[in-house]
Amino acid sequence: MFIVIRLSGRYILSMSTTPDPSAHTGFVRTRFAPSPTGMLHIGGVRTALFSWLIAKQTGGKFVLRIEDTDRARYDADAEASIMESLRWLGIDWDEGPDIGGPYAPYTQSERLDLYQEATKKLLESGHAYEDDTTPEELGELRVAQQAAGKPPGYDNRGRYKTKDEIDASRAAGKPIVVRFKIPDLGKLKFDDAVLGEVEFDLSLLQDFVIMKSDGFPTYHLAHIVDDHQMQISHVVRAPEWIPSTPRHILIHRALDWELPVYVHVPLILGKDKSKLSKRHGAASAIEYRDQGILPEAIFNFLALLGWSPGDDTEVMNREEIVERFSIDRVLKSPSVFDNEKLVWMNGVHIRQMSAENLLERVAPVLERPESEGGLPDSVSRPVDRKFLLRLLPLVHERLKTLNEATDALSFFFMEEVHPDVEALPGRKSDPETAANSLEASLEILKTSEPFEPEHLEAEFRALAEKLGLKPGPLFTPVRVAVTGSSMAPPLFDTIAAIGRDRVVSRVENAIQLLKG
RNA sequence: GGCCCCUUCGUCUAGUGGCCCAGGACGUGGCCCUCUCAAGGCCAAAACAGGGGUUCGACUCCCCUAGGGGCUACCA
Repeated sequence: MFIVIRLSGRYILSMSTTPDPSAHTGFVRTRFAPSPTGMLHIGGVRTALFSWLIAKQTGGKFVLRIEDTDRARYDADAEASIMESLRWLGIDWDEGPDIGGPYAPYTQSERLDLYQEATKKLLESGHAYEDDTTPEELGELRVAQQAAGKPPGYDNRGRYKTKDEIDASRAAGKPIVVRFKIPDLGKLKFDDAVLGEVEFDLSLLQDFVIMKSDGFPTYHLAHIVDDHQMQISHVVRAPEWIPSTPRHILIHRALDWELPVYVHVPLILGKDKSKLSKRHGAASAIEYRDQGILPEAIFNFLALLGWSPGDDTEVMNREEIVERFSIDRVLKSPSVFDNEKLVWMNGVHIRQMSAENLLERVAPVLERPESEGGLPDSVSRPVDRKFLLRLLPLVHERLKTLNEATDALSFFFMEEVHPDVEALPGRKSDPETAANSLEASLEILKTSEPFEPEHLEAEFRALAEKLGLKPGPLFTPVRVAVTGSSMAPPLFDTIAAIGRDRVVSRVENAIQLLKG
């Protein structure tokens, strides 16, 4: 019964839609509209990212709106935490609850009059009706339907109630909701920017609640009123909204509002291919930050989940992604979040940054309390930036996360280290040889002048030859003695950076350990 | 159960009827480099879910099956 025509890349219901001139600016406006119910999930971040990209790429506007119509799940800290996540990632908004904008307020609980107005319109035009069916009655209905082997769902009983009945219920204090009446119009088709054409059978839908008994609208009504009033051109959202899109289109039609372009982005799955959730480990954006992942790495990685630029390019910065992104290349299929590839990409981004930039990122990590992954508490804060800048080239290409900097650098800052006696000789030597090597090394370390990498290395290589040893068996005990670990940056740069006094005393300690 | 969406190496993906006995990346294995660890270089194993069509020719188009996921609330 619907006549569907294609108009500027989207299908609209020609029977009922008269484009609202004020809503037709031709300007791209997208939004991210999270519910403040907890931490911003990585899947939500990806949705926000795609939405943001679509706006930024065309020079459009990106709006942040808080959808807090669910009082039961409301979390007072969530809004700030969501904004913190987005800011950290560089997903900034042109209008939002904190900065306002031409369509303020941007928080749904402050916009109730708009929803009431729309509800009134729908009631008056006969597209909606009041219903006094209680949650208990709905429960009974469900049980009966299941017992009869029928699909559960509201039976539209409210359609046949009289105004007197509703008034009586209201007077009796029964909860009243407003339901939208599903028209008997056969099939409904819509065009999604990523899915293409999708068709639904309206006869399978039941009349649904648009206004709850507490006076708050449901998502279905609220987001439409907001998106219309805020002149949102592209509704970018998660795929769980696909099945309810027909309802949304029906509301637009009843209100005589123009449809936005629907962009349902694919789901992100966990390693086990189920919807990403808490049990898949770090799932919130903030947790990745706390793990030492760079925002540019997450940004890059997430952009590549469900989208690719079309060639083999993978490592991109913000600007390149904004420039190359296109809805046309967004995939329909869900993708698994591969943490290992994220960590690899994080390493790539770390290697690409300047030492000065890395310094800014690493210093706060090192300065955290020891219990939170920082340097040992015995090391005084703030750390010496100049010294740190000298050290960074030694570990720069070895870091895959910022947090690894602590282990990679702590021995440079500590007074003494505590090597494992077993580890001192290394795999290819023995304690006696190691002790002798260290004794011999001590002479060089005490006297070598200048105390610089190149000179030290030349002396040590000469020593190895003199002792009839390969470099490994000589260098390893020294490395373990000086750094406390068998894995470390290039030995002579390390020795020079730590300084003669501490190096000599560490080697002496190691000799004592081997003899004791 | 019903409805909707999805299906190329383990994972992210390229591929829009012949360029593909399927390309890149992560991961894995090997080799090289090398004072350890990295980084880097080279090489290798690894996929078109299955079955029918359409076509001179299908990863690409159609149908069916299977599998996965989502939705089915006075939650979003």
